[in-house]
Amino acid sequence: MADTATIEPGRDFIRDIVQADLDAGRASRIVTRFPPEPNGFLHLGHAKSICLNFGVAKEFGGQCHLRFDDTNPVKEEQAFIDSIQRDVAWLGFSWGEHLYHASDYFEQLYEWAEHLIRTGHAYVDDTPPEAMRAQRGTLTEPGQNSPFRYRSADESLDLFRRMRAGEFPNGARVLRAKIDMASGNMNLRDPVLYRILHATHPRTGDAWRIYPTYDFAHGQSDAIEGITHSVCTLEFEDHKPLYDWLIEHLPVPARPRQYEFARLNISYTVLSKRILTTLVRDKHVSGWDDPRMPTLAGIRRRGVPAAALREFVGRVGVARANSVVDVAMLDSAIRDTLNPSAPRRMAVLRPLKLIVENYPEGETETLEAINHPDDPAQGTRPITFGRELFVEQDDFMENPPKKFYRLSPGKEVRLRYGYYVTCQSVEKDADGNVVALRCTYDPETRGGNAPDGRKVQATIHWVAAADAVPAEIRLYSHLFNRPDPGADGDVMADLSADSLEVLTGCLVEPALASAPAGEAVQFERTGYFCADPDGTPERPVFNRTVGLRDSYAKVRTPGR
RNA sequence: UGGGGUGUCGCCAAGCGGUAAGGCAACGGAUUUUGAUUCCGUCAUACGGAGGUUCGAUCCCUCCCACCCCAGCCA
Repeated sequence: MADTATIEPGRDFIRDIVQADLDAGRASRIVTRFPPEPNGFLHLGHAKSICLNFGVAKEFGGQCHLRFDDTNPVKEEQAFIDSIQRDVAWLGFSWGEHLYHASDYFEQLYEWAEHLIRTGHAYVDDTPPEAMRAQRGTLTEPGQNSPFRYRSADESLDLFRRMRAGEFPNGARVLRAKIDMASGNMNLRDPVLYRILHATHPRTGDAWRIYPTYDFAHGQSDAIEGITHSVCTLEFEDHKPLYDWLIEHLPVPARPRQYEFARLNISYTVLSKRILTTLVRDKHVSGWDDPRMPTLAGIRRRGVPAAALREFVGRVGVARANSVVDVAMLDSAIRDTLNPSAPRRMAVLRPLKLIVENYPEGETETLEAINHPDDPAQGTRPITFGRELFVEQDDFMENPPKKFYRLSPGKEVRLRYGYYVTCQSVEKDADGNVVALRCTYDPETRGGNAPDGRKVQATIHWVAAADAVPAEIRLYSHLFNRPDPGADGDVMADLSADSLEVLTGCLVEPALASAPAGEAVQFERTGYFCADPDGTPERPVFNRTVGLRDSYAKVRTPGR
């Protein structure tokens, strides 16, 4: 990939911190982690975190762990654990031996919880959830101490063990840290460390009846794994004092540090697991891998290569300011990644018959088409030319406006890698629709060059009726019809009605019939596409990955 | 009105006291058998606002304004 545009890895505040820690000897080897909760598919926001965590580790000669934050069995599934591993690997990163689960540490975490109780830093609270909420106070008023806060360590210990033994129903009691109910930071108002959950865990099965909360599990897991830089998103900033408090009050083997960066937002896109889950559940999309989804699985199926995502993430950068990246930046990264390598092919999305009147009936000939204009190594392929062809409906106008360079009555254009043809007349149906163009060709222009040096204003793509293959082509556009979906409250109300357009009468050149699913090709003058697994060699199906830039679109429809 | 953050070009984002990188978008122009690509060029006297310190401030101080996050036994 030509990467004059690629950002030099190594210049964002996280990397600055890492570099400084290395220089100052605060860390000898960098260890990061990517800690997804297996309750959904990974999306573009995760891609940013993955590239950051794995990227930093790689650049500084360290390692990055893949750790499942599986502390809430009611939401987590093995299927998600599998998809996450698939997606991280596809993105191009390797965790090597370092695949972990917070659940691997449940026994150790439990012991540390008892330690906190014994040292007077945690207590079992019998307060019901609603009452606890009321006692917590508000953003501007301090909370009230729970009456159980002063319970003896022995009593708490006994109760905590019985919680583990499964003696109590869900919600009956929790283990809480004893910190400060008057803190301005809500997370320090005696946060819950353990709750009773009679649920089967994807990995530990029914071994546990109590599960640690995120706050109690995350930092300690980091410490166990020797994570040096625990990088998370901004909303966890308020949790850092608690993260540090727990590390300080527990005999953990290491002292990890948390750093926060702004999560990724993209215009016309939603990156909320909750909403993505709803889209799948309510069948607004065909599944987690619907090509319109911002999930890695969806994007992959759409034909976007992992390298394009890495490029995109690199261009976006890492900072602490909330922002919304223009989706055009993603499209641009995709095109820039695909352009140098994607083989060129011809495909007619909306066919219009073109009859070459002066071409002998029943005959065809073979011409040679270049596979990539900037990469001769990709060679050439044979294409068939004949009397009956198909061109794009958009490439003809009976009454063309001033700047229309393509076909119109009396006008000559070049058929790519074919001949110059001139439109002599049109055939219409009873309703007056143009159903065929009657043209003549100049036999002297074989291959596309006129010996007399005359020029044409346009070169258009085409396929031969003789061997074109019928295909289905799926055109995707933004799932949402406004740059800030949900800004008015209801995200679903902003779902676009035409994010998917299925074209069934398409005709593609024979070379495309055998295109392997997922491999990018460029349909000349149209966009980048890839075969979808739904297709067959007899009737291939293509997904539009992204369209080509189209400056004519601006002439045609000024002002978007 | 509590605590924690953030404000640099339409959108991202560098900048770490010495006089505003880069990318995306946009707009010109050259090349072109993709109105693609490529290539040139234009695009912040200005860094949320007001004061102050300094020879000099986007970078330091003060005050103000705007926006984001936090009251799950979610992560």
